[in-house]
Amino acid sequence: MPGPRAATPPAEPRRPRIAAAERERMIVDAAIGFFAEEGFSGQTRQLAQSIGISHSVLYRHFPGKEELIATVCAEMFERRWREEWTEILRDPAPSLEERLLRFYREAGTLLLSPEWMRIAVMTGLSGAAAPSGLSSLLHDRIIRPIADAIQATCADRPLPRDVAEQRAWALHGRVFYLGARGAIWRGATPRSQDAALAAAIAGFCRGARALTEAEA
Amino acid sequence: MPGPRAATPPAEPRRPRIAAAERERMIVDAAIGFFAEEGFSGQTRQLAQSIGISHSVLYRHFPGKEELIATVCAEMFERRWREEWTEILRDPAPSLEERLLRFYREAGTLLLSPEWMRIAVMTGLSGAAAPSGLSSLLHDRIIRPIADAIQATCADRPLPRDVAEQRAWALHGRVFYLGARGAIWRGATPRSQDAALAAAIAGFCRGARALTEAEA
DNA sequence: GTGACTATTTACCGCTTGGTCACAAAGCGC
DNA sequence: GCGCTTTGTGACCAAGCGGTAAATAGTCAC
Repeated sequence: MPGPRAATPPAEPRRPRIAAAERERMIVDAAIGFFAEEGFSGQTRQLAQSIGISHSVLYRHFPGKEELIATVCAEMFERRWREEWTEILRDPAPSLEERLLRFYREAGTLLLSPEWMRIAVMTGLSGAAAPSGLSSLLHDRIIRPIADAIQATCADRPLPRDVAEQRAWALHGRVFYLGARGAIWRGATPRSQDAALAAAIAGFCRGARALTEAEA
Repeated sequence: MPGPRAATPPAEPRRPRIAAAERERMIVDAAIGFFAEEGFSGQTRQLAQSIGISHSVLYRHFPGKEELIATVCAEMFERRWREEWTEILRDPAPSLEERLLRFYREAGTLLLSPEWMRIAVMTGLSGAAAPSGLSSLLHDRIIRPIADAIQATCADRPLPRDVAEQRAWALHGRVFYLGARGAIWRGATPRSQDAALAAAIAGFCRGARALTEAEA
């Protein structure tokens, strides 16, 4: 008859006690790297081991794996976004090309990081893009402002809204794929990502201009 | 003492017997749709159920899940590629823009299909891009021929190899992202994918031309 | 110091899941 | 009809895995 669970003497030395908030930060930070590498089907035990805690600690701080993943996504798609990045696009002073370059240089530290790209793609594949905040980040803080900027620069020949957004998507796709080659497929990246970024933006601006002129 | 396994009378009606080769085709075809939707961590039992067979049939035809996935990848990245698609790029007659458009219109039936895109991305995330044949498909049959075509069209001002390839990647990224928005993130796709494709290629060609001229 | 609180751990539960096995039935040559 | 081969099936296995419970031990207020 298996009575109450046996009181077991500790075999391993205890880890230091850490305040809940701090521990949660440690977990989220580690989980980002872990899930980015292993995919969302990575095991919680392995994640715990990589932090150096027993895996039940995870469940004291998060109700379940799903909520932990949701927290990771919120961190990536909401908390880590800096609103001043979007402001760069709204600043009317420099040329469109320069604004775009500055925007992607700054925001690229997040958007083009392997962790962000991989988790963004996983979120899409898992079908949870909309609830994760990724869709609204992309649309409200990136595509729409870029489309606004595009429209503003050719005020003399008004550009339809959907065309402007489509061009914004085209540029973003180009930039995204730039990072994805390295982050997703681990292929050889261009020697200088910054130069490639500049080339992509320059090519985009020239192309858009030529296309608009050709239409006239 | 639990002797040899009990002989159990059949409860369900037997499925019809099917020749091994045909069954394997059924499995691979179903597995493509299944893994594309569920990810490589989808369960073999569920796959079997979707085909309407018991899951041990899978293991009669494939040594294990891994080999089944490898077969799926080979099907997508090797067997389904039509060499004539690459030939379109090599045909020197039409303009570069027209060749590119024809190429992506034809090859897009494979490359831009949700199954292909999702499995290509999963393969990348899983770290198996190179062994799966995806890398060589992309480089040998798409990027390199496109770069060749780009170089050939500006023969008067020779373009360095790496710049040509970089431009090819840029175009491909743009086209890829076009499909990815719908296939990976299930976002709203442009009303006409074909029009968007044409616009992407036109924008690319104009941009590349303007960029080359600006350099001079 | 003492008691309350809470972070941490070990052990465990139950379901899932890739994979195997022994056997049954369908086809086929004769 | 009779074996032989091939195809299909359900039961089973063992490890993996998300999640829980009971107990232990730092830490802090007093």
